[in-house]
Amino acid sequence: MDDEGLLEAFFAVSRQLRHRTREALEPWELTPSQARAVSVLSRHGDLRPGTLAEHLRIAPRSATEIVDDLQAAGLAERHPDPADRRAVLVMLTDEGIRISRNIRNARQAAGERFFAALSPDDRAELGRLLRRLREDAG
Amino acid sequence: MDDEGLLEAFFAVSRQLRHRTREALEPWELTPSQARAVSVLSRHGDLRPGTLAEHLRIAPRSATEIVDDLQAAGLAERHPDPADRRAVLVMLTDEGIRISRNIRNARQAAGERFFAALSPDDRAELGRLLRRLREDAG
DNA sequence: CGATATTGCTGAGGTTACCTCAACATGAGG
DNA sequence: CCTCATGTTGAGGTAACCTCAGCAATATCG
Repeated sequence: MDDEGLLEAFFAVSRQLRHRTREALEPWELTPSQARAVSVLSRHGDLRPGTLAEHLRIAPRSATEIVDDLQAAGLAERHPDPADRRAVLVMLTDEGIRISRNIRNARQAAGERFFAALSPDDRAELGRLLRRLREDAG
Repeated sequence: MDDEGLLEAFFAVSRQLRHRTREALEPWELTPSQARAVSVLSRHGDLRPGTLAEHLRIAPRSATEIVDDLQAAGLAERHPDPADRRAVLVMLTDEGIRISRNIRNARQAAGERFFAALSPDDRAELGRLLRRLREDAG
């Protein structure tokens, strides 16, 4: 397979994956990127929007948007950062904390289902390749 | 790495890849999906929009849009299908044919640059894994 | 042959997930 | 206190899809 084929395959699989993830998150009416943000917040605790953006590898402005969504869904809140009055801290609400575990499980299950086409060894291999691409080609 | 990590990594790499591809296509002012369509047309010859959609693995309606773009760029034309008057045939213009090779090269180069972080063996491995995901998990 | 179902395409309108650019407030250093 | 950097957000834009409904033409079946 040449590199153009690799390109095609990557796009195709990516689209499928997004579809599956969305389906898995339907019960909570969350989009994949909202779920990713909840996941990051539950792992790292309170974060500034800018830091959240870094973790998600998106532009700061895009994090604002996701925080808006989460806030509208009652899963997160904005509070002033006591250490810097320019800044804001995003924190999960009780509700957000409560369902973050469920979301995590659902995402994990969707991932498992999707990647079940691969053997455990192949999955590990894929993880290795992706990590390398993310680091070296980023 | 668990499957949630695989999910994250996939999304992150996918975003990077799209960025790179877009950059590589800038000289022609084509988006990645337009380039993909040109590529399919140059490989398969004239196609109906619906068939093009199948090749691109998107909804028929979305192919209409891409053909619109290609037509506006002077790279493709719509002609009535002599075999079925409901249908339309999309064909590349001379200009479209002329630059399809350049586009192919640019895409290939972008792919090579991106995937250069991996050894040839790793690339082959990645191709194998992606193909399996596309087939079994699709 | 005529009614009905099917097929092929596209208009209208929506969504997700980003982006840049510029404004604004606050903080930090000379 | 003046300037520069930092943190956030409003405004507005884009690509790449989607569904739903409608129209035209063809296929089918009694």
